[in-house]
Amino acid sequence: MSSPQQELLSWYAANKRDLPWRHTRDPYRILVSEVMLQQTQVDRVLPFYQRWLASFPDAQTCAEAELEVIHRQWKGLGYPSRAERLQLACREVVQQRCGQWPDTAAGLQELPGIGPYTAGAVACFAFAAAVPLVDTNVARVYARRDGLTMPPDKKELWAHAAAQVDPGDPISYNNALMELGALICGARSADCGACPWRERCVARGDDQRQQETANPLKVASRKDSYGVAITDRKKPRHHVVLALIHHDGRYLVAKRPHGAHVGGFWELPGGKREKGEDDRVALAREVIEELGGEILAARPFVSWNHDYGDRYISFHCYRCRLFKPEAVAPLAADELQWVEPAAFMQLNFPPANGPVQQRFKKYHRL
DNA sequence: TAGGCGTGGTA
DNA sequence: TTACCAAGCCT
Repeated sequence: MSSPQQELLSWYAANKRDLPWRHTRDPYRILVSEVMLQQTQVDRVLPFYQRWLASFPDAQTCAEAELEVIHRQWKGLGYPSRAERLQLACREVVQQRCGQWPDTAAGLQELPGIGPYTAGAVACFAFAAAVPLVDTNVARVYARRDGLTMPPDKKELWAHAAAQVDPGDPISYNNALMELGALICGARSADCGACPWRERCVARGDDQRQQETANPLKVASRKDSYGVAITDRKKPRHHVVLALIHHDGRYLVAKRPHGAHVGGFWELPGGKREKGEDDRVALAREVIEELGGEILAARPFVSWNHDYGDRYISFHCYRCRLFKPEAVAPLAADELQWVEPAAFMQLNFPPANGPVQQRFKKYHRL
């Protein structure tokens, strides 16, 4: 079993587009491409990029150009203020820094027009820094693959990305992530069959989840009855994993202890993911704690978010097989039962768990 | 921090 | 057609 990073890099090696800014390490040329690519698709940028470099081959040429010439070269690409800020950044480097570009994301972000994404991109693509990049593509890919809680917290998203970067080849890894988002895992449609991460993706084949995660960086804010935005960024967010365990065509369900929250309802084994765990580690731990069992295999089944009002819960249900299914014990429940699919659909689950049965119905064509 | 900033392509 | 989307940043 290869690592997720290896899977992505192999796919990238075989499918990447041949783009001019991938053949240079010149920070000026990288920056020009990154600024042009802000909110602008690759195909539109290509002719402008070549013309720009023909007119302004280096930072000094750009810094010394008349503003009118700058605007003329940018005309038609959109967001002309980008061109002005690009020139300001070049001027600062040429005039204040003797032509030396900062080589860290933090240093680059001090320059005009360079925000967190662009700073990371130049640090990585020009200076091979193993830093995370989060653009619209990366946010979407991780939101889908890893079932991130929506709307995602920006800091958590960057931390998540930081934990994934391949330190051995950050340039290829970051390029590959964005390439995957642009070519396979699109906002409008996802070609899951062609995705190198299809086997480990939480949103694979889940239309609703794919829609919810189409653009994680631009989730419409909720408004109250007066049209005032409701800021709910501070709501606690929890991540819960559930095990849909099957054996001989039947499914394992547990009855919540009487007296507990929503006591008496049937539910799936599982619980809150703890710090430092990924979904599979959390699943394994919960199944040991609640059933005394060992998971053989777990595949993403369905994911959804539930807003309890005072907190978000992101649920992630996996279809699992156990090493010794006959040996399970109700360590945390009143009762365990193995039920046929038809009976599973009749069980009384807590309201927040509705999506499990919806997905189950579709899965078994009930 | 929500909204504004250009332009063109797609479903 | 309208609405959304496209390697974000600034105020």
